Amino acid sequence: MRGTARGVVDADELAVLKRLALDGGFKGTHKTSCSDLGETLEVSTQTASRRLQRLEELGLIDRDTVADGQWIAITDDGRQRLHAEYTDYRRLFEQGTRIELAGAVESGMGEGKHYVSRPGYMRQFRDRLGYEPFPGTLNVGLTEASEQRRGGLSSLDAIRIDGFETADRTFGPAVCYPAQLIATDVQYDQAHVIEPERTHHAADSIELIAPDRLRDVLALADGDQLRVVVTDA
Amino acid sequence: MRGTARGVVDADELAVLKRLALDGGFKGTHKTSCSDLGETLEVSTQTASRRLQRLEELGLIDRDTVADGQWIAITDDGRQRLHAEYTDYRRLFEQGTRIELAGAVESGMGEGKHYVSRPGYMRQFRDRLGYEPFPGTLNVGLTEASEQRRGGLSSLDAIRIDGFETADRTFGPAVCYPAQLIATDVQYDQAHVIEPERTHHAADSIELIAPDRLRDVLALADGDQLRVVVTDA
DNA sequence: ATTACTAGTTTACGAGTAA
DNA sequence: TTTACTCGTAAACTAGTAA
Repeated sequence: MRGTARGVVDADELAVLKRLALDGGFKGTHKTSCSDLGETLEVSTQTASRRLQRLEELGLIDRDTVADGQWIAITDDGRQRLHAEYTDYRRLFEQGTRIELAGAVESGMGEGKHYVSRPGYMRQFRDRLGYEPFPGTLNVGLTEASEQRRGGLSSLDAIRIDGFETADRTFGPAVCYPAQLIATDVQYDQAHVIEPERTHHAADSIELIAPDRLRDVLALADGDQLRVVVTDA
Repeated sequence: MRGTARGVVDADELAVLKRLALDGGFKGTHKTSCSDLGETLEVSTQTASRRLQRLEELGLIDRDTVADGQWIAITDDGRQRLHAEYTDYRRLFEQGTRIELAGAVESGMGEGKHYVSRPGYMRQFRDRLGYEPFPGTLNVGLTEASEQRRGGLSSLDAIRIDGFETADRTFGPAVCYPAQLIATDVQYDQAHVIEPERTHHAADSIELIAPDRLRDVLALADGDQLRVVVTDA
């Protein structure tokens, strides 16, 4: 027998419901077809058709099939089911502490690139942050109030980057904090604040790393305002 | 053939990953067993076992099986996959009820004061907004992207302010939306966006009212950047 | 207890096709 | 073009069992 109880939406069907919602059926009605849907979900039109039928049976969507497709509206039950899922994910990602810093983009002194691109660090970034950062840092000069708040970073759980030695010199350990960046009209979720581990001087700026060149993806120039939401690792 | 491509987590597996995360594997490591997991997921222990194996193959979890169960930790890839899901659901539930506009403070033409201070409006502000606004409005010129989003305001629940007539003339109805204002380092929660009810022209700026003179409490001058988070009433 | 293999069964899939 | 049926097949399931 199948595991899920009768009348309960299974994971595949829920994924379809989410897709429909994202594509516009969340508020109001939205036109699609089984072949369209099958393509985005990477299943056959037959499967798409069957899943829509089942979502309708479960009372999660209302349908109006016409000659060239169908109009779909998500019911209150459907919205409720999606909201339950939303709540689960919020529990995962919103429970930690968050510290909001504000400041202006400033030109770094080029050191960032030198350090970040060292293989000894790069390897750890890939393993512990989940990506290889763009070889360079974005420097943000903090406002006075943010300078105060910056001290709170040490209370967050950090991702530790170990120091190492080369023939020439020693590279010290560092710590990273997950950060969400909010520019005027764009938002970016995959960045990290990075700072030397044992330094509490010069707290008037922070350095950011990310898989992308932040100046490009956020369309930033020197002096642009940026809000940085730092969270627990 | 099955629909999903090799190497891609399917909906069932993702549901297991979420379950593991919620049960404690999200930060650090967490002990469970196939029978435990099978029970909460309403599948057999065999299926639970297989799904865990597959999540491990996909690199989404690390496992350490011991005599009486197994220790599970979600990998960075796993967290990333969950975060992608979280982002989807946020788009569904935070977009509709929350519209973020950005712009720069601009000098109004003094009309705001004239209208807002009319007793016929003031009485309603006190009753329906819970305060008597400062007699004047703060005008915010929107960025291009925010002009686009501004249209979404009409999908929010508004507070209606009725029109009325005096001996001289007619004052039309208006609508208000609760708004949170975010200046560089100060935040203000008690403001409202106000606009004439039946006007969809000139969407390049918004007007704000609040119990206080916003230019004072937020230390704003013409041209200063301001973020306006508009929510449902 | 566990995990996970093998075997047999059920379910879900895509192809073909009718309306 | 659509949606949704039937049908043969492949995948995923549960039961039984070994380690």
